[in-house]
Amino acid sequence: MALKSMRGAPRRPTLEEVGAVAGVSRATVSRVVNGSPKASPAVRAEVERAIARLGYVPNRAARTLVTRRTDTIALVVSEPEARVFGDPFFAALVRGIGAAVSMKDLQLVLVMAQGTREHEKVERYVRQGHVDGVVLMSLHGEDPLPGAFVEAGIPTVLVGRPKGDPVVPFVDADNRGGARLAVQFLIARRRRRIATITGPLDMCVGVDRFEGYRDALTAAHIPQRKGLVQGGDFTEEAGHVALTRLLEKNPDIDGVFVASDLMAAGALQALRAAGRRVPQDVAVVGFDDAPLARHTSPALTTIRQPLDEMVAQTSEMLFRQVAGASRTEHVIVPTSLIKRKSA
Amino acid sequence: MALKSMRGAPRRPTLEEVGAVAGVSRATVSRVVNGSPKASPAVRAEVERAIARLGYVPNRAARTLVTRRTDTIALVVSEPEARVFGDPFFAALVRGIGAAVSMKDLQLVLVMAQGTREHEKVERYVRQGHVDGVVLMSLHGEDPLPGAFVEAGIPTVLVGRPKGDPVVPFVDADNRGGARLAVQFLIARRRRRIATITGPLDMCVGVDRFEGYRDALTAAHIPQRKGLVQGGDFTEEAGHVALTRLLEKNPDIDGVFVASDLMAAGALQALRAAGRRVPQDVAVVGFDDAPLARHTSPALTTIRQPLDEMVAQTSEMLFRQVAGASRTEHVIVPTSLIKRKSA
DNA sequence: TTGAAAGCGATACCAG
DNA sequence: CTGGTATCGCTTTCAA
Repeated sequence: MALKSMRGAPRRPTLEEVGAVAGVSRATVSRVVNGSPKASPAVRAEVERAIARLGYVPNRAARTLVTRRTDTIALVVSEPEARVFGDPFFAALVRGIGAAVSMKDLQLVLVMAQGTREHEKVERYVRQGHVDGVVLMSLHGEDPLPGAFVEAGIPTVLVGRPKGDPVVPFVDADNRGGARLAVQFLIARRRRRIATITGPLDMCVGVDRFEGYRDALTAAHIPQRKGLVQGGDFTEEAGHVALTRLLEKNPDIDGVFVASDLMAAGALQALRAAGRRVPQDVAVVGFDDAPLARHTSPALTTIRQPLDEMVAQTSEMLFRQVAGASRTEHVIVPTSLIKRKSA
Repeated sequence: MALKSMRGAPRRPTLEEVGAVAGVSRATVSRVVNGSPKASPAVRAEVERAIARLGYVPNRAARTLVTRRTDTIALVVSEPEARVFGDPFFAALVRGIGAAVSMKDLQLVLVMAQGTREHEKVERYVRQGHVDGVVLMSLHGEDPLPGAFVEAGIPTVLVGRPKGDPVVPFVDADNRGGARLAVQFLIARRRRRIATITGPLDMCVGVDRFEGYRDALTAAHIPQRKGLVQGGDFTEEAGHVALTRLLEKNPDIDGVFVASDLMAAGALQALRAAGRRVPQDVAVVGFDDAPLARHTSPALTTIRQPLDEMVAQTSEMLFRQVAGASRTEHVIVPTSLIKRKSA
């Protein structure tokens, strides 16, 4: 008895206790807490007073145990923090999904899952039932996480097509088409020695944008040279490094398609450092239409992905699954060219 | 009956079911799941086989209901995503706290809490018992969140001193002392028209660093001019803008103390754009010793905050509270000057 | 070492 | 409209 309140919080009140104070049963209190229509105004008022007085807050665990819902959604990111926290695409996605989730009165939590160890922890976390659904983004290689989630029956949506067979619904931009658009534009601008800085090739988005680049060259009968291709990891720094290398090997390039705006920003800096004028000497096209594309100098010509739509689709697919409907589906949203000054 | 499995996941196995398969009671299964020493090897093996066969995963809600622990920690950030996702300080903190939490076999989740609405949702989320403890960072103004958490008996630690009376344990760097160090250094370098770009003044870190600036000027009997002070919000862009303004009003400044490295990077760009040489014309000192401080040109002289130690202290204070020990304490870690090229 | 049984706090069904 | 009560799945005495 005396031991009970020895340390820690002074045990929070329960439905039963609220009921005692309000002079009703725990069932009735539950009803008013959940806004059930069957509860007389008088009783409701009384109960609400008791709730306020006791500072009652429903116990999630107990509620979840019976309802089987947690009212929280996880956004799982398979990526080192350093990268995540630099990329405007992530920021926009977090904001968008967060808003959508909030509208449904759910809570969004971000979960980082890098190395194998973390992956396992996250898998456990999700399977144990901490959340009602998962949005997974930035998948590298053939990640087992999505498979594990569907198998466990957890509503899951991927942002970005996964490598391999997509067993999970996903939303992605038309990366290949967008890249093609970018390079076609460069070609139309009379560029012939067009290089590219790719994204990580262990990610579908990386290879798709690279393929688009090749498509366009092939269609225009421009021979491809291996030296015109440099890999990057979507960071600004990688863009800088890659472009510098490109210039060393090919002093004569006159156009570059960079697989992300952030990398393009880095590339632009490298170009300036090398004394090349953009777009006169080298035309540059990025990808994402990130906010920063407007603020580079010169402003970046880029491929826009309709983020709002991607967010909307993702949320909708997730909520549908959470609501019970289940079917693997994919959505590819179109991309478009945004002309600014760099090309 | 038939309805039960109509849709959704095919109900996950329970302890009871695992017990049935293994031919033991649910109590025994619970013991092996929790690695209790009292379980004969033979039985243990049998149970483990059953667990594997059924793909059993403990139900968190049920477990939490009785143990009163969730094994998860929340890192709550009161900030728009856009800002969070750009700041290297956040990234480092997330990584650090994440690692510490992981060592204790807990799971870290990030929760964004901007506007009032979100604040309320986060408060509910935490009070309902979704997590065992909270690390709160980037508090603006007099945020009610920390108070609400302690009142609810949730173990909480703040990163960064809050404004007002600190009722919650916090860890912070010696911001004022660090700023003083920075400005003293500028003065020692014979700079006399020293400007500053401050952080948000609704945050303690913002005013502390500003006070340090004033301390140093006062001590050196250098008169302070209002026009030498520009506010920023810790973003790179703000740094750029602020420095540009500073230059307009005071073409003759010869030194700048910038309250964060990210802003300093922006300031450096503005300086270059204005044709000022750093450090010859204008010396610059930043704050944070973020990774990028090494890569600006010129490399940034800055004030280092011992992030590792801050992370260690934060985690330790949190775990102590979670373990039951409770007492409000504060830790201020020392800062130091890192000399590079910008001053 | 193992099993039976008593909760943990909330929901929801069934009477009244 | 309200109260009694069976569950939800797990941990944890208490006996055997």
